[in-house]
Amino acid sequence: MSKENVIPAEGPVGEPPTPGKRADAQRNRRTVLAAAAEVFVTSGVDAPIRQIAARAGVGMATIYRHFPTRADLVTAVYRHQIEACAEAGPNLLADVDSPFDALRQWIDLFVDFLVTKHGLADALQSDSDRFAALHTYFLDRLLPVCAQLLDAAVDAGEIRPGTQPYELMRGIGNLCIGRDTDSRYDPRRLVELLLQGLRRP
Amino acid sequence: MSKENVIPAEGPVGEPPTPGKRADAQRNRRTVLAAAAEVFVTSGVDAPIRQIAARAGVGMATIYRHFPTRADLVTAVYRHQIEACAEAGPNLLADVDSPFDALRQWIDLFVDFLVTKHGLADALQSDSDRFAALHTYFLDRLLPVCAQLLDAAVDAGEIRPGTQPYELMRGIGNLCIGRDTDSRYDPRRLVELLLQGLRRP
DNA sequence: AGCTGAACCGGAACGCTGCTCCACTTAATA
DNA sequence: TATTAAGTGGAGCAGCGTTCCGGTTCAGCT
Repeated sequence: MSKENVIPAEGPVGEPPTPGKRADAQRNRRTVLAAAAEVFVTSGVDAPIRQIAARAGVGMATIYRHFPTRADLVTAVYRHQIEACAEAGPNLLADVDSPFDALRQWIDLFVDFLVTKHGLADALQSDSDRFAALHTYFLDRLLPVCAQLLDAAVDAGEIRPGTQPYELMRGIGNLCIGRDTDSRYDPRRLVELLLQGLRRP
Repeated sequence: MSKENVIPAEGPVGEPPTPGKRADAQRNRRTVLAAAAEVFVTSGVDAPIRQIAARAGVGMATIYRHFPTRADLVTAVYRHQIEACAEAGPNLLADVDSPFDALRQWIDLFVDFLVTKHGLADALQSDSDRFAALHTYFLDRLLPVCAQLLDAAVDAGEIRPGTQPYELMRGIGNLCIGRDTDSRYDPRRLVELLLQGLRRP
């Protein structure tokens, strides 16, 4: 049997697959991803590596080998949802009449994603460089989408020009920080306020 | 000599003083506060206790005894500036014609304060309960001021009603997170956007 | 001044964490 | 089956917060 047919079918979590790796390595990779996803729900994305390793039934080194930084692990766990969010942008722009409404709905998606993931927003804006790659991945994937929506709304004359997509995304991410522990705080209302501030006077 | 004249004059930092404590304890308290203020500038409010203790030339237990939680230490270091910010609110309301402008200027003060203190905004919104008392102190002191400014602006018909002072303060604090490490991000622009969103349509 | 006990102090020690290193195990090939 | 490179697990180290306790120093009293 030649080597290339050991490339597995796309798994349920953790794309991209790792072709050319040994079967046990690929199995472990998925086990770790599944365990991490479970632990993240209860303990947040800051959960101790030991805890994830214990849940997966592997050693810590296994996790570090597959995901050198914490950001790599978090990225892999949420890759699907980030992709879905990125792809929703152009679709909304095509389906919704007003570009501003498309932008608003897209931001709603983004906020929902951040808010439902325990501590993800915190990690995303963390000044610790432990999460630098996570930051980068979000930006690479979502910034162009945001920019496109923003441009369309500006072209349509619905919002004033001059807003930097990076700053907007970052601000929205910031507003989502700390929602978990505070029922009095709902970032959605403030995000809506921010969007209203964007409108042409 | 009776005991009450050992109450020292108000020191340069770290009110409230601790009357009835021993002289060496009060001296240490001030030394720690001065050291902490210095260390916070370079290493942020998350600086290791050991580092502050070393700079002050005292043991760690001394710091913990005077300031049981990190929040107590941070609060004591910045108490003056927080008080100044709180007192500026009513003054602005009296001096500035438009309550909305007063609100805006007050928020500018608040943002400047947060932005110039390395990591303070991060700490303020941290979900870790290590900073819970800091959160509480900020709220106790500044929330009424914010509410007063907000109400005045609503009464003057300059902004729409319905915004919760807590949510606004929290949002502004959130927007200030992570400014240190990112020159592309200036929270002031977004705060201004948020304020514009507040205006009556 | 000298005494005394309570207040105060310093740093060793403990537990938890991230991360690395290396002797051992196992899967893929010939 | 034999070979070997890839993969693995957990002990070990370093940094941090926090506590604990034997020693020290101050303040009031005689």
